[in-house]
Amino acid sequence: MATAAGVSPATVSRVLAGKTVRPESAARVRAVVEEMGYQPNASAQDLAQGRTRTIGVSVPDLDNPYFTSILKGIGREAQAAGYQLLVGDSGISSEREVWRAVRQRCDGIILCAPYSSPDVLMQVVAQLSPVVIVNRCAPSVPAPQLAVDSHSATLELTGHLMRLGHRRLAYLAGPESSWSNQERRRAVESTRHFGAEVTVVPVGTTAEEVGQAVDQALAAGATALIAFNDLVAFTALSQLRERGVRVPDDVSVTGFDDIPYARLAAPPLTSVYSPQGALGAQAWKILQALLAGERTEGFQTISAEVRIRDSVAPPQPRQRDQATPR
Amino acid sequence: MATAAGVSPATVSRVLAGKTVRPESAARVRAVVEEMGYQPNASAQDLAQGRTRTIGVSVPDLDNPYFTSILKGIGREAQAAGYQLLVGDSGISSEREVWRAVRQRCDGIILCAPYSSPDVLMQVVAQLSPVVIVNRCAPSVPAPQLAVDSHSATLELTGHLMRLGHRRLAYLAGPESSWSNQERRRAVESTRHFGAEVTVVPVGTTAEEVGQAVDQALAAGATALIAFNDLVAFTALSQLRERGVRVPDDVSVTGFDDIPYARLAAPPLTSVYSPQGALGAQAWKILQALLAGERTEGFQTISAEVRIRDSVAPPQPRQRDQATPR
DNA sequence: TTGAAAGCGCTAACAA
DNA sequence: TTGTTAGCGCTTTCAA
Repeated sequence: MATAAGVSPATVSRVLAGKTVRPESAARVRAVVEEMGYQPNASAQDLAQGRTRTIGVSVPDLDNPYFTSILKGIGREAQAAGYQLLVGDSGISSEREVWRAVRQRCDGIILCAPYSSPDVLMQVVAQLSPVVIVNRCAPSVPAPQLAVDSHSATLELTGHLMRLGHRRLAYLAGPESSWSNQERRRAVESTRHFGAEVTVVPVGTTAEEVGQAVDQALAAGATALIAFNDLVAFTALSQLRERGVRVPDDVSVTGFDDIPYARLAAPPLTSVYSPQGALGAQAWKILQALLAGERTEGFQTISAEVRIRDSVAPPQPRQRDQATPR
Repeated sequence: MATAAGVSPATVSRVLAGKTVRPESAARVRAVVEEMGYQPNASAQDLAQGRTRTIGVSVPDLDNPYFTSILKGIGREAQAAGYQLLVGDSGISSEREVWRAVRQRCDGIILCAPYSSPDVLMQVVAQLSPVVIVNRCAPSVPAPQLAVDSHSATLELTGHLMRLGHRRLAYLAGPESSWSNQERRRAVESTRHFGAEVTVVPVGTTAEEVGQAVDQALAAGATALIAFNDLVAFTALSQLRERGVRVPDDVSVTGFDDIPYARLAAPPLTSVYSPQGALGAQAWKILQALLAGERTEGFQTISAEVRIRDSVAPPQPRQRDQATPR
């Protein structure tokens, strides 16, 4: 390449890096670059410069739109800043091994780690640094953390239900290890302080399990079902329909995340919008600051937004009898 | 690192590569590696070995579950084979620039390029090689290509509708540049050979636009709406509900992709299942063969599967009057 | 403004 | 089995 343009490798490097070079030389180099489609070897650049212009992102499941939306937010900012995205799916192999492998090839890493235990994070965070942790609050872990504030939004949601007249709420709980799930459950439970009766029913993953959970909730007299996320809410709607229980007449239903399908459901689903794109963008900003040498730490939060739709309504007085299945 | 273990760098390299080393030396090296949490520099390894053990994947939109499911399939296989995933979102910046940047840091690339023109692909494919193209058939482009066979599945779907008695079909068309959309449209249109009247109505992106498209289709007397994908189908269901048109009594509706929400819809949505995971896995296999030096080319296809649910039924004789909106 | 030279951290061929 | 040596392809001083 250098010889083809009649200059030294150093000059080629300078031209491509946009440093000051005599215009004629620069033009000649660029011509040859164009002509032979020259692409510098990234590994060599990385080695020489001691950085990769790549960041790692680990998500629990690439098949879950919630996490890939965060990924999109990160990617939008990072790509714009000239960084590449190295993605690891920690649901495929051992979480720690994925983190290690990803981190090895980049300048810093964002961990989307809603299910990881603080202990594990504690052990690896030094090795992975610089690192940003998303959707998992672990105060003892010395790394910046960022999450959606579903707690406040959940209180807003249950407050709304109470004002409509609901007194018996059921929370259809997601995975116990999920930090967001814990936050949401705790917030729903807090509604007891304001006179609500709260039943917490864990739902599994299958439609049948959700159906059983719904039965349990109705048997407990719940007039409003607060599902852990929109998928659970959709499944609950489907199960209620099968049982002939009307929504919102007989029971109100809400979800979390406000996926695009939420407003298309029958009835349109009340949900708590989770700004995943903004979450990802902010995670990138924090990591960028870390890469620039700034010492950031602590826990940041992004607001969620309650979006009321037709799947909630005031409870019917006669509801408890009607709603009991069978 | 080497000096700390009292051996040469070469021996450390050998131990970490699992080559034959005297057990005592190996143990000593491993102990020191463990102790100081040593991680080899990936850039240096890449440079020395002339490969990165990383593959690139470009998708049109990380926020679209269809593409991230393919990504999941690729990741499952690639991670298992010890490869990392470098992901580019070609919806963010210029497609070609994203491809170039991604390809520069890896050993090969998978292009999920349903909207890219064959001309553009033709121009870049040599630069990007080894490359696999997913969901875009461009016979003139000298690179292996892989796609879901929605054509056959669509014929199966319209055949089923015909057998139910439908004679007027409407295709709610997606983006004209999408290859899958073209395939599906062409297949629906082929149904004319078997006595169907086919109306093709482009839908935009907003719910209102889909609503207008639905109105058009109903005005043309369609008794079955074949939507480009499940999102369009969901939106159509929602719009029909608003208009008081019953599904499947007044009109049948079908989608493509069979996303998890399809069977949870009201009524459960008939859809054509698209095996995105398998598609991704197969794309990886082809790329892997390419990396191993095998000369693969040509166009491969993966079967889709029609999944009939309650959103389709025989047309009602009196339907044409009822179905016309307003 | 530019070339020569050193070095980034590793691997692989060669010798011992 | 292991150390020595020579690169891998680039960037970056340092001199000229």
